[in-house]
Amino acid sequence: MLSAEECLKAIEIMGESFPDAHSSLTADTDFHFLLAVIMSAQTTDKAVNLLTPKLFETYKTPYELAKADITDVMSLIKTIGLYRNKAKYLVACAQKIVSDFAGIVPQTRKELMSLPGVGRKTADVVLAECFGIPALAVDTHVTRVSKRLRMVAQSADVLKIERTLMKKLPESVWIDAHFRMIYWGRYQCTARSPKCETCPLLGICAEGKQRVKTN
DNA sequence: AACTCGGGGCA
DNA sequence: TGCCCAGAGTT
Repeated sequence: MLSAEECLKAIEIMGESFPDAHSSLTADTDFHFLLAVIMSAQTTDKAVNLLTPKLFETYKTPYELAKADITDVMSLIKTIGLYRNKAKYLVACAQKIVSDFAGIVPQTRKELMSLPGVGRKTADVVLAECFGIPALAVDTHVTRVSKRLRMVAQSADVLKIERTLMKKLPESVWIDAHFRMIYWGRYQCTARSPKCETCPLLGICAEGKQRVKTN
């Protein structure tokens, strides 16, 4: 397993390749950003950004979306995957924000996760990106990259990965670490054919060395 | 722990 | 074309 110092070093090296790693979802309000993150599950940010302007213009606040017809929302987002579930989540989410949180997007992980369609990853992204609250969202990219680098145990589940990374990395880099690992996973350490031969992290990557050796 | 939803991205 | 995903909820 990589030491805390090696983990931080890896994050810094990722930052040299992707200094501007950030969420590519666009939204004008906390509420709209939350909707965008919910919709982005198992789908590309690009696909989400294509349809959010119309959606956000139609439903400006939780109060308006709470009264919406599900089928209307479905038709507005049907170009992305899982759109039937997501349309239900979006409306139910708006209804709960109105009924339980006075129309304001809550700012704690527990409260965010109580919203329909909001799991741990979505909650952490909203905390970090929307409110600037330190959080380290673990998605499949972060899972793959941190396991290949041996930042976490191979057997670790999402919760264990989050806790291990938060313990090893200083709070000040949690948000950057999340987005750098996402970029790393998307462009360098891809799922099917990682670019190990040209990887700046090859020197400290157990799996990378193994892959280079066997190829 | 396994299953479902579903169009997108990539081989 | 076919296969695997930039998750969350349910059972």
